Amino acid sequence: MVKGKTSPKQCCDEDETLALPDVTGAEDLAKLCWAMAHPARVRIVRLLLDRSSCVCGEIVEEMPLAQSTVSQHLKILKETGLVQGEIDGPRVCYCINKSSLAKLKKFVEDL
Amino acid sequence: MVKGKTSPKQCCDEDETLALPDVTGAEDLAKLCWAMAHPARVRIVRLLLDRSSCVCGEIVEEMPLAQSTVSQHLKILKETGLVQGEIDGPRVCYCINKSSLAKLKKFVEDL
DNA sequence: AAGTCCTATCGTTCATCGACGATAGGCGTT
DNA sequence: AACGCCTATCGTCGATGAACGATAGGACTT
Repeated sequence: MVKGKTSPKQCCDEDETLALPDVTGAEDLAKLCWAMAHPARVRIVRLLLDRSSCVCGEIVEEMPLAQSTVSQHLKILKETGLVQGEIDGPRVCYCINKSSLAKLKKFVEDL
Repeated sequence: MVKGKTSPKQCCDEDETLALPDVTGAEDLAKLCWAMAHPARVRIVRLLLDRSSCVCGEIVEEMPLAQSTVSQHLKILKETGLVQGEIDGPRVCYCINKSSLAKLKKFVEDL
């Protein structure tokens, strides 16, 4: 039986730790920018923002890249904290880490 | 004779072409982010924002890098349009291209 | 327990970055 | 004209990124 397949389930609960630590370190900022420094990763982030959350397979379908390549981009996005994934049965549900995104936004705003 | 050495001269005149073309292409956005994807370049951009304009030599002094390396980072920033340089006698005066910076800001805002 | 689907990781190859020293070129001064 | 300063470019080297196919591991279903 298909168990709530189409209900997005909002995999990543809003943890309200939007403390926004000081974004002064050039290293941190560069790292965040670096995560967005590839068209594929920009597209992934936008995809995850359009839909509130997204299963890995859907992302792969939207991209003209091999599954392994997409997985690597997702890994990079996870490492920088911009994206978080949650295991949902046999698949993995990805969504944006709003805290990190806010950090990036604040950084660019303050430039 | 020292000719107006300390008057910054505002090398880059505000061209008010802040048209902000649609920032939808993931490629363009990735390129802008990529320019900021290195700590040295972040520091350079911040330096140029603090002082309204800056001579190359001053930038080199502020950075723990060789002159040639700084020059390469400046080249990258110029290629992406974030920074523009203007020859001022024997030196080169760099400053931020506000149009490009606005583009980057709008892009990140709209994420 | 076996099978199947989904995702992550491994291993490889090619291309590019980042850093440096050395060198070339432009401009002003002597 | 020659010199000196400032900046850009060249050439090199090591490290890393990006892409892929192949493979391994996890979690449901049968």
